[in-house]
Amino acid sequence: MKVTQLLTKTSKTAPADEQAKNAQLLIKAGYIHKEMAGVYDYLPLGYMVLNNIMQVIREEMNAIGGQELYLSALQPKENWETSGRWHDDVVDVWFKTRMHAGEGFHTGPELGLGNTHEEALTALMRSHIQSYKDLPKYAYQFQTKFRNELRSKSGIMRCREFIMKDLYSFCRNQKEHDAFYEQAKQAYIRIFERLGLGNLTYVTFASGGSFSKFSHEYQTITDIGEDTIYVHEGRRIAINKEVYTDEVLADLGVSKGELVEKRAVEVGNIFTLGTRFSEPLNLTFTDEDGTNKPVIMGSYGIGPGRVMGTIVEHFADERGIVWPKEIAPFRVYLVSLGGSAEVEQETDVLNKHLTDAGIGVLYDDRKATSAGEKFADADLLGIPFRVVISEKTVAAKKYELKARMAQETKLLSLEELIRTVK
RNA sequence: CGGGGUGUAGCGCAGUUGGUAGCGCGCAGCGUUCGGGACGCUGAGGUCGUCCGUUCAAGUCGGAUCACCCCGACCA
Repeated sequence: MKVTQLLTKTSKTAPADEQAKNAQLLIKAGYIHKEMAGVYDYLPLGYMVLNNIMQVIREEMNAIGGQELYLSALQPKENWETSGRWHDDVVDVWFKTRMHAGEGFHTGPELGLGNTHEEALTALMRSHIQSYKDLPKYAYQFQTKFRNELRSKSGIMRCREFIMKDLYSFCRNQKEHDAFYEQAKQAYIRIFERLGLGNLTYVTFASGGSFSKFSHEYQTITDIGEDTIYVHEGRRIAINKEVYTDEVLADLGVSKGELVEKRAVEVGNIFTLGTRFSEPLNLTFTDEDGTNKPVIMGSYGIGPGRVMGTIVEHFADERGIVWPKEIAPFRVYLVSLGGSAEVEQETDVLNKHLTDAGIGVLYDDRKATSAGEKFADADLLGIPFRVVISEKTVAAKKYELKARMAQETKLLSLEELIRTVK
């Protein structure tokens, strides 16, 4: 991709109506656009990053048997009334509306924009689960959730409309559920490692609801986080403040002295649902002994946008964003300096070499733009590697490489360059 | 929803006791530059969030309303 063809531009100034670092940088760099409070558009670069994050999650969900589907955002109210979650007193983040009914407005059936999908999926799985032979099953999706938060804040960290990966497990009994739950827990750990947040993210014990003592949150340490957690560094676990009691400490076999209080953001959550939804919505199966039983369920969520915001918050420096390699929109920011025909030709050739080698390149082909401006954009955009071609490098028959976080540049041959950035 | 703050050009901002709006960045043209956000000249770009009111006259004063930010409460 050439910079001159890119849909978006960078800006020297951060928007005045954003306080959060993630939103300031992502808007400055042209990754996102703010539509209204808590509602953001993902522009091409931002969508590339989001997709890269989602791809990591997708691979790990597929690896534990997840099957991807896509449920509707519009939700009929019936299933939610059955589960007891339609009333605003129970769920206060609903966006609700009505369908048309012939003439006039607001006379048709009431419906809501889904804030989660337990009801929808549980109800529809009645068509596909009748026997113990149909279990277990694991379904997941990347889908837009709508939550009418009283106050959204922190840029893309807490939105009213956001994409969420939600997986739901359907198991025959508690034992089968527990085994999958553990697999999912490990998959989540792998996801955050691959996303570059591994050593900042803790499996955190949180309140579990009526079907298990705990749920598990994945909490990433960051100042902008809304949660307070108590970290046990040796065991790589943490306890959410909401369940920070003597009883829980005893349960987990840790003492207060071993724990450190930290601010963190919840980037994922896995939850045992038991029969909370299968019972009211009547998702049952016939077991081997001929009896009907409710399916045992679990839910497993990650917010890719929130993960993206967390990554910006954590890695950014005074010059801009710093993307981990696996989720950067491009691997290399290619700069040609000087504007001579020879340099430009060399840059075109290198662009082709890198692209042919499967390396994503953002080629800064702007003519009358100063070196400083190109370097500043490379830094702001957070592309992991910057490669410069100039009269000097052409004369030396080498390529100049600088990693985003490095102080020094290196002169490398083509082979060395490709090996390093790949 | 309580408290505090802000709405003026694409972005960041200034605008005095009311007198028909400026600066920087960015943008367009020409020229000079070209290794850390270059420079000169010329030019385009605004119903001052919206509505109502006061006044001969409102960006400026009064009221209402909408939006946005921050703190708090809330967040399965």
